[in-house]
Amino acid sequence: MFLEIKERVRELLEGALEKPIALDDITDSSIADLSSTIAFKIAKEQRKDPEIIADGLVKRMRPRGFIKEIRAERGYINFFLDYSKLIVPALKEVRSKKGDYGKLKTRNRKIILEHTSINPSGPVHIGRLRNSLIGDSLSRILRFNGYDVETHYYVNDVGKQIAIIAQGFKEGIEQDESIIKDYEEYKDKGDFEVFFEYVAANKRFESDPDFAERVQRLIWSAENGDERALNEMANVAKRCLEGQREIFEKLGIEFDFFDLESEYIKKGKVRSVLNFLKKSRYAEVDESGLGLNLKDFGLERRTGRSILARSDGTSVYLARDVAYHLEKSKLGDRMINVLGEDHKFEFLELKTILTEIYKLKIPLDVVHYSFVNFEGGELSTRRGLIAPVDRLIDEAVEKAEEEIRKRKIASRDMAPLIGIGAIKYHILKTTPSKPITFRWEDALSFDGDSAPYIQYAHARCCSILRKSKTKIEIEEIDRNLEDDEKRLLLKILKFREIVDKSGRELKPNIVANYLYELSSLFSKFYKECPVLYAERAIRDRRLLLVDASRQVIRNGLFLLGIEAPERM
RNA sequence: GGGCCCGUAGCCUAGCGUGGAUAGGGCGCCGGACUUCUAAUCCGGCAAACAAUGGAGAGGAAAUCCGGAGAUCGCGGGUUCAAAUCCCGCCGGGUCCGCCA
Repeated sequence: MFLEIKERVRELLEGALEKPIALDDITDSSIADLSSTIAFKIAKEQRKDPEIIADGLVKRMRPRGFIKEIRAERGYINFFLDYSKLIVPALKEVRSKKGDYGKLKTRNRKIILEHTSINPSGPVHIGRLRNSLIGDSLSRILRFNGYDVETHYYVNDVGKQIAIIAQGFKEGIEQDESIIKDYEEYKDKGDFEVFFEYVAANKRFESDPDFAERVQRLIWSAENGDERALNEMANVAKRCLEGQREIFEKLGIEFDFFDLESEYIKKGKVRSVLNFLKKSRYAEVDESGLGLNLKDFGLERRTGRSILARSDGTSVYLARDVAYHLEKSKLGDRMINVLGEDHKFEFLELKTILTEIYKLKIPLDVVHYSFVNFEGGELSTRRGLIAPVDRLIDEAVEKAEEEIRKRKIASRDMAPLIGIGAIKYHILKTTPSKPITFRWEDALSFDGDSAPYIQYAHARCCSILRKSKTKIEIEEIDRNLEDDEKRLLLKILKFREIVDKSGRELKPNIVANYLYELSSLFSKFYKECPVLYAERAIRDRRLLLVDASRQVIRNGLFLLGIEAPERM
């Protein structure tokens, strides 16, 4: 509805100007409901005073419909809305669409969204969590934008790391007790078991060339379709994945497909990629193996070539990634990957091979996010230093339980929903390109710009609505809104635009920031405007505003994968 | 060495693609707001002890709200009536340029 209003404003301006203007020439403003700086631009072209131009334009516009007043102020053209006309249709829309409020209509376009794709060599750690949360939220946001979204998790179950671990298990390499002790409470989880073995076997791999040789033979056998070798490695991956999946279940993150790399090898997909690329004019083969020279595309490695296969013929990740993306490209109309910024170069190589050599038509986009630094020291998987999400969740839930005990309001079983919500929001609220330093204190903060604040606003809405049992006659409400109500309503109207923007820019933080602002406006409204004790026509209007706020907060939290509790 | 990303109060963050009004927020800090309670402790009070009252304190759909202090928008230059935003140069941090994924 906000977009329609903007459209009307555009029509008015275009009528006065007698030429078309962009929708972006109409912006939000702290002074008016909508504003335009078009007069400055015209002033520049015509070398005239912008204030005079703005005055002239305003004189040629007649407010109508939802627009009540138009004023020229210091060169700006300010538009003020007629909330008394707006309130009923706006509230009706929210009321009728409910969980679909803000949702765009189906586009019949399918997006293949790959995210998380953690190597099955250990637990999910906090850095990787950013990937999962951005990915999961994007899948929700894009679905809300009318796309058909399929989420894929790529399981690299035949890589070198997995071979090291599989060989380690086979030879019974002993795990380091002191590391196990550090993660005592999780030691029976598959991902931790695999991680312990990884640390031990990797130490052996680096110090014992014979062991390294046996690992390389395992990789070779697996890649040449040796079922036993493939299964040895796939089993390690499976064991690890089971542990990882527990975490995603706790986080409420679902994947449509887990794509096993071993399957692509079994089907010979990697082999055919190597055969095809060998014939490309960018191919270069020497004693070190098969590579591509992508210099023409500005992708020059130090060795001059991007390696696809080792000299013994076994593929490296790039070749397998190409095979994987060729398969994925058959499934939809657009591919999106969520990747750390450390993968920017490889992603460009991959994309270049797909679009320039394979001439792939469907778009391949990427969301790169910056690193999560961890407060208090270096993390190193190889040395057994990790910050597992298991621990993060446990700490968050514990903290939530403590808060609940202190306040004696909510029931204890609210703790996971609040604790996990806090973590998710904390990571999602920052724009992906910005590096984050993870601090327990900030992540577990329940004050201010945090999920519990937003959840609390939602719970308050629910509480008010629970207490009012009367039927509301929407047509009979009083239509003279207080300023706090106007600001709240305007914010509610902008939700659709927010959904659209975050989907186009692939940035969940836009939704997160919006929700905080909305919740904050609701809190102010609630403070200033008594709801249940107001006289009927006003009370009903405010009840409807409360209900609309509740609905939009709920829909927004859903887009972030955060639950909206009805009581806290 | 080259490419990409980041730099906004003590700390964290929005805004930057499309230049416009006093650079929005949050944490922390200082001050204030409605209401309930008075078991322990402290202050005040008393010759002393006890009680009452007051304050501190504890709580709350208050996980809230309001006010205040706090910013050379990394630095320097340029374009412009107007720069956090665009251009050039620099500084600091991250990241990549692997027969690891």
